[in-house]
Amino acid sequence: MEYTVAMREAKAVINVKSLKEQVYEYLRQQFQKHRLQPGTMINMESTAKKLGISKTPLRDALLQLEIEGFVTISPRRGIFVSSLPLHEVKEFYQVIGALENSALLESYPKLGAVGIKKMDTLNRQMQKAIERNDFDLFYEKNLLFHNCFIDPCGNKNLSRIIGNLKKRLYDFPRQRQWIKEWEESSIREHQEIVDFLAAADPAAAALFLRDVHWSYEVQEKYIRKYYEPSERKGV
Amino acid sequence: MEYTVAMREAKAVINVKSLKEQVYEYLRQQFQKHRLQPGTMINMESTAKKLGISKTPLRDALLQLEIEGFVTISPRRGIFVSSLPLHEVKEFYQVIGALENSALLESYPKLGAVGIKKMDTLNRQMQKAIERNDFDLFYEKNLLFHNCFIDPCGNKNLSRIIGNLKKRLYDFPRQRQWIKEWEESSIREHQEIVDFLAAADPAAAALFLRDVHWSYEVQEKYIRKYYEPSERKGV
DNA sequence: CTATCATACCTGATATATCAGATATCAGTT
DNA sequence: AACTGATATCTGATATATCAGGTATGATAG
Repeated sequence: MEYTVAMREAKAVINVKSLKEQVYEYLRQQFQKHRLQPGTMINMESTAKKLGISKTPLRDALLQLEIEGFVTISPRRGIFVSSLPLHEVKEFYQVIGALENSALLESYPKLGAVGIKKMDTLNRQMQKAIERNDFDLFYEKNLLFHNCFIDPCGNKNLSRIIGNLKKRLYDFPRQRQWIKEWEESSIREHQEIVDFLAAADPAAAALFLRDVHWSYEVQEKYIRKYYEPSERKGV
Repeated sequence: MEYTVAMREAKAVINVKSLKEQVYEYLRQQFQKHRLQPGTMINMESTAKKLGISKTPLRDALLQLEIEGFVTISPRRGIFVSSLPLHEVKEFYQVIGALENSALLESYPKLGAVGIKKMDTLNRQMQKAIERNDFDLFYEKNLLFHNCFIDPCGNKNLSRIIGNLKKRLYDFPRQRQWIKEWEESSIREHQEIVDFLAAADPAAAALFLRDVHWSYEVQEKYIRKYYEPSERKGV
């Protein structure tokens, strides 16, 4: 596990965040940067020493990460980075599909032409990102596309639940090669959704979102390619 | 805050649960028994002393309860029992409605006549519980009714999300008087769902479940009576 | 009387020490 | 060689001490 000195330097300014929060965010970044691979062990003693803090806030952060599913704490044996098995990907797809379907139906009266246009614009930006092989930008715009109808829903709990599930979906497997075909398929699906909305048919859009875009069965060949633990490439 | 000696006596047998887990469950029971009212402060020093443990496992348990929404930790100021405002009840209703709708559609092929009969039976038991003014039994059967189509779905994450939201819905306001009219209305709605399923129309059942049974707007007059902080009765 | 500053107190956050269960290793017996 | 028990080590869990931010109270100046 590699560390930066960012954690220590942060102590030089007025901290408005508790150590626990800082450690939590640091560890979340480690997940995003794929420095924490599924199965690897996080040693509290050495980690706390390297971060220059006591074990207490580290433990606090790890307890939160356990509740969120990122790590598994085996008492007195070790703390391990969780894996993301396919059946759990499937469960996440079902939950997100149901909730985004509901969010879109709820948001539709508030979207208007401006909101639909924004979704269209974001989808075009996703297309451009693919052409430039800029997959980080693709995913950023992808999240923003979905947030166009999640945020106006105004349901913080719904947003929180979806957000947590997406963190797990997107952080864990990103060491894998992007599947360009999947990204292009996503863009076409987004366009279908936009077209339904532009044609004033939110019910069709919400159904397509749930039963195609967030359907494990429809997306299965891509999901397997992306999440299945076979012939790992070296990082 | 009152305590039993159950926590201390538990130390006399072989503990397979960590202190943190035991404290967590103890505090959850306090919520269920309405010993912890919204707004009240939980003092860590005195609580730990009364439980006969150090502050560390108590803090661990409280961190989990905060993530689950039961308490709010104001750093260095105090830990307070959360309230459940109406807008959050509304958010929970939307999330649960969307997820149970999805679960019912997924479970239907596995339900069969046996599963539908079981739901019918549980609903009749709910009716009997109302006639006997046994509201604890009513709620137990109510949860089991819904679990008839949540469990066969086999989606642990979906169950966990719904379960956590229901804990908040059911634990917080139970000091209030039962609304018999609402319970009887719920039983009629359950019967509608059972009838749709018996008529091999899962889509209608799932829609009714989401858009009537878990509709905040439809249930609003009962929800307000039950959750609105007006003319509190002494405990 | 009001405003400002200093001090005391309260509370959760963090650091450090110790404990306790799980696992690995070693020694003795059959 | 296989089995059993003892011991050592590892690791997270817990206990205790101390810290640090927030609030209340008292003293002083204008």
